[in-house]
Amino acid sequence: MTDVARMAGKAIVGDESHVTDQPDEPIVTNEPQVTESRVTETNRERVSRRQVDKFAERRAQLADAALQTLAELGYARTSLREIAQNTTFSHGVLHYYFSDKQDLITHCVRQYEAACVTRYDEIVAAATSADQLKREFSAAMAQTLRTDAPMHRLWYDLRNQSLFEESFRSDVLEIDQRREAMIWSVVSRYAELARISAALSPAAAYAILDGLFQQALLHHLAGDDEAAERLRGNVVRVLDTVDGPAAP
Amino acid sequence: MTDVARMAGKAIVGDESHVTDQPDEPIVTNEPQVTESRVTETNRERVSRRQVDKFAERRAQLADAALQTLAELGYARTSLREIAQNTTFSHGVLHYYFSDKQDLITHCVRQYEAACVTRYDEIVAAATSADQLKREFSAAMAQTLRTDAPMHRLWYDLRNQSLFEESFRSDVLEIDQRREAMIWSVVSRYAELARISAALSPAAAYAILDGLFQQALLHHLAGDDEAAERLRGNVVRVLDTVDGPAAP
DNA sequence: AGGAAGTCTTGACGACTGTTCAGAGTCCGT
DNA sequence: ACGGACTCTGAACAGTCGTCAAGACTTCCT
Repeated sequence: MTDVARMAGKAIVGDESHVTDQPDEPIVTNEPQVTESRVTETNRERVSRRQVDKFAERRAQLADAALQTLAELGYARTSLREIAQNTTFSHGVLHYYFSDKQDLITHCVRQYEAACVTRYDEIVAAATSADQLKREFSAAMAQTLRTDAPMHRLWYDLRNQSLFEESFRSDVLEIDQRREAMIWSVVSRYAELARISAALSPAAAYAILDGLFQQALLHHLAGDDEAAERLRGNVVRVLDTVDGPAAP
Repeated sequence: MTDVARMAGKAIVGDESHVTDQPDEPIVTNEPQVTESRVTETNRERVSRRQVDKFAERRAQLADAALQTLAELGYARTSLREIAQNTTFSHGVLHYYFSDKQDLITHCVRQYEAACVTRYDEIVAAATSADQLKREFSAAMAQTLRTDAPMHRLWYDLRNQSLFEESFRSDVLEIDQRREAMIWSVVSRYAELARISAALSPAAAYAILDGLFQQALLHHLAGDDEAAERLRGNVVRVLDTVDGPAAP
């Protein structure tokens, strides 16, 4: 049945709780046939696994289209029909792969996170001097602003939604945590290379750099072509002052 | 006619352009009767002025109720009927005082700004030492977080909307400018009292402190009771490092 | 007191929303 | 090539939305 496929697909992504749906219709027993006989069991398992893969694949594909739509229109104005128009499917299919809109957007948020928080890892790993790290990281942030502005305004939009809708909050806080860790890996590595001790907490460092990025995003999207370059300069200046107030 | 009153009301607030509505119905000539005769003219002017005042007053009252609703529900989920339920009126009255939803929310944003950007003026004016200014400003920010969290999440929500909807952008940028000036008056005065030269641009100082506040807001609304206190500490630390990299 | 102008309510409208579902279409093991 | 499971469509649903207009109510000048 359809519900079995849904359950299997969801299990892969790790849908732990959220409201347990299927309010009225009696749920068919979950995969009872796998324990029937040896030969058919392995076959069915193989088939089932492949279908689950396809299921998860399409889920990801649809979530990606949803991310594009959300990045373009924002949370408030994104409808399921609009999302479907960014795909080759009709809007009904979204409810075949996601239990409801909330489920879809939650999946989107997690998919966004996976593609987002490893952005500066290579720069940190490759840096051999504080100066190099400072230059490359600030340049990378400016470049991110230039090329990924729509996706980032979506992130800020969703993070803001979590200030009103509690259902987003845990996911948002988790992603924010990872972004903080990402920034801290840069800052702490910088301090290490510069042989200084950072005077900032990881949270403060993240808040400061995120604030700079957000301001630059606003001005960049408002048509200010120099916003990215100013962001780069500000990031450099912040890194210049991360050493403690006392002498090194 | 109703339209005359609307125009008069709008003129007070300074509704300069935005889309010129009234697409089909022929517009009645604007106040043609004031040039008829001397005596009735002054009377009519007096009456008209009083009515305009009442009109503007109710507009402000309705915009205030709208602000409360927006702060509670967020932009995405605030409907005109919901706003009206926070008043003693029905939802139809909103279209008597505002041409459309956009007009209402724009008015809300401006009303918010008027009540917002003078928050730290007294502290700046009263401060006699850098240390006092630092202590009182950081404490005031923490207090703002504790008492005005809903209104501030609305501000961030609307600012984010402007990343998607161009119609908000000019108002948002203007308010952001004033917030920046407000922050800069604090930072520059601090540097003056401390006899140092600030190493930060006004924009960077604002972005950094705003980033700290926004992070604290997220955690505060997520139930973190120590968010305000941590914000205070972070603000103090930022002010401790505003002096230039070179020696004073 | 009469009546015009201003104010507000009420109900309706068309458009759009998320969601459901019957059924058509597709895939694939047998 | 049959048949069952999976996938997808498209219409229909019950709500909600912003907007509007007809009319009742109030206010206040003459």
